[in-house]
Amino acid sequence: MIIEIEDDFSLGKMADCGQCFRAVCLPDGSYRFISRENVLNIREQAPHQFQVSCSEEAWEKFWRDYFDLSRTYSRIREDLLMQLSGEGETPFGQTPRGVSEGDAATEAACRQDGADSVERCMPGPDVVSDAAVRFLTQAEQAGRGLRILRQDPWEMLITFILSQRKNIPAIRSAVEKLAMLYGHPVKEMLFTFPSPEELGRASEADLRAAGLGYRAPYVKDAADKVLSGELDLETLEKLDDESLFEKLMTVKGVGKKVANCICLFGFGRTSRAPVDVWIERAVSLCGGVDPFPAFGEYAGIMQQYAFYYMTHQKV
DNA sequence: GACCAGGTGGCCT
DNA sequence: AGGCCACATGGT
Repeated sequence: MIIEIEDDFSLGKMADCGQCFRAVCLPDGSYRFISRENVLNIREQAPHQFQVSCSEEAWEKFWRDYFDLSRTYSRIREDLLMQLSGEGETPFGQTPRGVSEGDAATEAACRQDGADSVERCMPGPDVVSDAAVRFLTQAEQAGRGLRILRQDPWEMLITFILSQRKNIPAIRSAVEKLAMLYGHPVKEMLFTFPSPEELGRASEADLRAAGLGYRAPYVKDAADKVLSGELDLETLEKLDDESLFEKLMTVKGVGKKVANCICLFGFGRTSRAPVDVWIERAVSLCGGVDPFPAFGEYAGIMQQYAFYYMTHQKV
């Protein structure tokens, strides 16, 4: 079947941007994505034309949502650039200023992790510094084509617990190993990411043997909390961004950065902008002030452009 | 064979 | 509240 996609849609970038770890480019130039029980082969056969291996029903019911196709990223980029050029005086998702200092909505939009002061979101003359404008403009160009994939929350929970102090290739192999050991086959030599029940069968010692190292008890705790119902991933969907973030932080081994990644990549919360070592470098290139929260509802999308830029270009 | 990786929890002031 | 540091393993 052929799908037409006019909007931003770079398979290469999405498969290699550090948000999904199981997508691969096959020898024939097509890409294979896997999520839950679904496997998709997709190839760009002409500009904006994609050949997909699934049925129309599977595309509409699953993959359209997975690729976040209800959002128009070209439009979002325009908005982001407009804010960069200073035309958008009011950052997304924030109420106009000068009303009242302690405005709850503004404060909520500013808080990325509950610890940061409102201070740095309170825009001075320039919400985003000149250095930041230059950097973010470059980043948007480099990252054009990316989308925030709507991945399985459980898989994101475990994957980003695994991710700490690993590079992307190492995360890939760790996830693949878990799938091989505890998932079930969907095709030959291709395994699902293990469900909470499947992964729950592994003891902490088993997980250490699988190479998780000090993260083994963290993964165990996550599986325990999900299996006991203490962490109900379906219910979490209904929570607002901040409550979701706080709830995720109750899992051992889930700190600010990992919780924000789960919010962004597992729950589609595009206001969350995780700060890792790469983004810290980006922040210093921007003059030392984290520019992402100022993008409000789309902070996570701008962050993803910056992350891609940092990990793929020499800056 | 160093060096570093999409960090975090625990301990210390 | 904020600054160190150990932590296990694998890729480059």
